[in-house]
Amino acid sequence: MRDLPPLTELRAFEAAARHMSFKLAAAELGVTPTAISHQIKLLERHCGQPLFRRRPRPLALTWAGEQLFPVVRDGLESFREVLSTVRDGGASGRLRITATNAFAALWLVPRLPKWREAHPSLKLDIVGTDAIIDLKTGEADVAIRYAVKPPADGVGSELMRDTFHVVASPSLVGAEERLLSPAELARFPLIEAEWPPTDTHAPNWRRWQRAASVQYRAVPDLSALASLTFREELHAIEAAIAGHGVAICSDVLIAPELASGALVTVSQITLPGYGFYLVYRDDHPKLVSIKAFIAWITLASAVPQAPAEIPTNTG
Amino acid sequence: MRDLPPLTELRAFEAAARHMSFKLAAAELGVTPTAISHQIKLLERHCGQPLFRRRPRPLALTWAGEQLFPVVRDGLESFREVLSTVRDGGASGRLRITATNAFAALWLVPRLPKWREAHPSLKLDIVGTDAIIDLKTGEADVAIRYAVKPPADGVGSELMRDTFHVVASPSLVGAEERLLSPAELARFPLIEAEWPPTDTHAPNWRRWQRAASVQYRAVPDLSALASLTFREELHAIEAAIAGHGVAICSDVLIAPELASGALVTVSQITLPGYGFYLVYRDDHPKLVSIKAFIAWITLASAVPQAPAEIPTNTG
DNA sequence: AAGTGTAGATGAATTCATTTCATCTACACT
DNA sequence: AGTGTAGATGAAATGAATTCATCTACACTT
Repeated sequence: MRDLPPLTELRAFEAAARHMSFKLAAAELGVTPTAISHQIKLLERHCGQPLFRRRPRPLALTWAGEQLFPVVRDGLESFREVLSTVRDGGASGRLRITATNAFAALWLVPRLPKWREAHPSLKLDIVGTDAIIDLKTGEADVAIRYAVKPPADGVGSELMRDTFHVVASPSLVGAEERLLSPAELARFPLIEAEWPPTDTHAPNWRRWQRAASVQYRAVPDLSALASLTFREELHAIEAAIAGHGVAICSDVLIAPELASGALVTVSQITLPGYGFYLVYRDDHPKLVSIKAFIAWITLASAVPQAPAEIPTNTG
Repeated sequence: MRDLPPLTELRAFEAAARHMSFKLAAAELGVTPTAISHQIKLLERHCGQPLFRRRPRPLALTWAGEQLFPVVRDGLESFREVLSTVRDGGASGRLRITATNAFAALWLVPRLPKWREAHPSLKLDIVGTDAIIDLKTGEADVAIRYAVKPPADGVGSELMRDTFHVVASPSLVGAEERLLSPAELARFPLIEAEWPPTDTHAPNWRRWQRAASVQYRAVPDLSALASLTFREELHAIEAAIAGHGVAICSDVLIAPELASGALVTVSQITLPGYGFYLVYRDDHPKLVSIKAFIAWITLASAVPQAPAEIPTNTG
């Protein structure tokens, strides 16, 4: 005996159980009530016991019917939903873009007005997360990943790379731009974002100190002195803008602030960052839209961003 | 267009996706690989896009296929499981009995050796819970409910009723059995179990006090004096046995202790309790086993329980 | 009590979805 | 170049699903 009966039987049963009526189930499925009666009879034979109590009216589910109904109903409903998603997969005029929190907030979202000008009918849903979303799940159409090397779960291309600079607010270090020695830096609160513990090449104070040791004979243990560590790179940047300390920041993320003077570099020693990679699946039903986005963001990354307005009050 | 394609197509797709092979899917389903090819072609037409990448080998799921596969796989698996449950519904040599915690622990479980003597091949799973399990869910085959009136979700019959007595350990009130006035009772810690706040007729000290006021002119506010309240009736009983105070307890649950002298009644004022009701569905596939259990427990309730051994050390 | 209407049951006949058969294609391997 | 394999395709065959015709068991009305 097959482990599953013909699924036609389950569909008939589910409709009849939902309506508590063979006649209404027949109407819904576009067959005669006789077809429903036959299908349910077959399913009851398969189960070895009745699924409905026919008399007295109205119909009622038996114990077996009660066990079966919610499972079949939920299963068929999940089929409908996913089939609808798949059918509409190429139709919806929206793309779901995932990017790291900081990149989404500081680089991508500020440029969305330009995107809208270029593509008014193609909406973007931006999902900021530092977690890696596997494109196979369908949770995102395009991913912008910050990584050491190109990702492997789709077509990947490098959008840009960044460089980490030591920066501070003029309110902290003075209006005139001047470079500070490591010993001078050590006098300020040092700000950095957290990186995965396994990332030994992270552009943080520890790595900067190693780089500084090449030029300076006596470099303080800046890593131990770092006193303001943020889970979100975004928050580290905000703290630096607010004048809370000296920070190591990605030039991609603080380009507007560097341009406006809200942040100034205070050391010529910089650290190469990683790459921003675009990833998508080339069998995606929205490939045309995805390629339009790829083209746009590639162009956008070649255009300097406007200087940031210097905020007069930071919350 | 129907909201669901023929489910034969989904079954073919799921098997092919699971095996990553039309040939192996065909073997599993007992058809030719051509049948699988046709079925999947039809499903792809329904979805408006391919579900498999055929070349290069091996087969791979497309984006649409990746969306569809886990949902269909899980749905079909849940169908298999519930159909198996329903098919085996009457075959399994076990009954699942649910009862209140106290009744299960103090009345039913102690009698299971007698049950095993009478029905060695019919295993019982006892589920102690003070929550009401709706028999429709199939989580229990028989319910023993403690309630004011017979339940309505199945065939119900009253097993027995109980009476609440004021009792204490001889270690607390002395070896000779004597009755205490309300004022004398108030000198001891008073123990009771919690009842639902909405149950205004609960057999607790508040209700006992109202009953006592009929015979005694000045009855202390025993409800306010009650200082040991337990979520579990079982624990209230254990505290009384341990000599921690005077308690109001169901005679059904402490029959062995009353018989052995581990607990003694210290007032002639008693409170009628509620009823213990047996409930089951008469369309249950295990009806024969259920009726055997009903017959046994009805007989067992007419037989006095052996006195409890007086424990020399209570933890 | 008789007549009427309704929902589900049943078996035979019909319809149509599923499957097989025969042949082809596109590789990978020798 | 020859061989083997897995999937593709269209026509034909098979069998599951459905309809048709009739029946049954009520509930309701007269």
